Amino acid sequence: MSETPYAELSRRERQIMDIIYASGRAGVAEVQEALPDPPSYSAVRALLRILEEKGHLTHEQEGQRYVYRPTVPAAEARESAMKRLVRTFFDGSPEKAMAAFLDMSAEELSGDELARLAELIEQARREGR
Amino acid sequence: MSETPYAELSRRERQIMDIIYASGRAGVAEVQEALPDPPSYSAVRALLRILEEKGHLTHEQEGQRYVYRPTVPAAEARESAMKRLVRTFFDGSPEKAMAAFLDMSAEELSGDELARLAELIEQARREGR
DNA sequence: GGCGGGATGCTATAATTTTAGCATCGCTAA
DNA sequence: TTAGCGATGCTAAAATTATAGCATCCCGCC
Repeated sequence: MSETPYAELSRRERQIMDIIYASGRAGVAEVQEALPDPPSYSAVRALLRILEEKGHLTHEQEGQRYVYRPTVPAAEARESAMKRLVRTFFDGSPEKAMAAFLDMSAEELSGDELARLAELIEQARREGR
Repeated sequence: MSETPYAELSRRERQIMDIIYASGRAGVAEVQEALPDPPSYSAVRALLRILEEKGHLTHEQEGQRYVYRPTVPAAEARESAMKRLVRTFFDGSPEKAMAAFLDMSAEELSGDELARLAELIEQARREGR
């Protein structure tokens, strides 16, 4: 149940959720700054309120201001997003997805990182027998 | 230029683009069926027309009907999507992303697939020195 | 005390998105 | 030929989304 209905969000709502997931938690001003083509402060607050009503966010008072956090844990949202990506662009195959990531970022991956990944794969192979 | 402005699309527009990317090309009826909570046929056609006007889709006549295709090649859109995912959920680190994919789908990856991935990583390590 | 800055609550309005309906066009079969 | 089916073109209207503005509240400071 509770599939994260990311697909049901409006444009601004999505943009905001992205920002908040990226930073973990954020206040109004932060969200506003991070928003492409930022609308007024009020507009941002309105959106945040709506997202809260819809159950995607909660806020807590921090000192004087509100700080917003996602309701759905990052891990869960992340997994939904990964699945969506795999379904949309990789024909449902996680292997293809991983290969594409590797291809895309081979240059920026350090030797260490590659080694760690290799190790993870090794591990999966051992367990998967 | 021409960052794929996925983030600028409206809710329905995104849903439609996802469907079309997933299937490569699609006619009106296909899109309609695949759409969550499908609206009327006319509504779908209107959206397709708008997406075409905005330059995201093209259509070609196939027999009697139109078949729509993305304007931006899948490879490019895919890369944008991957980057967005990495930025939003993995703190910009492709390594973390790959690790998460592995973790998520370890069970469904076959020995062969894992072997291929291992090989790709090996290759990257050799080249990256 | 009381003033200024920074935040929120609330409400109205503008703009966009989403949807449906009707007119048409081309093809096929009776 | 012409009736019917399956598409599209176009337009108007409903519904939702996006935005701004004003009132208010709390805090620190002169």
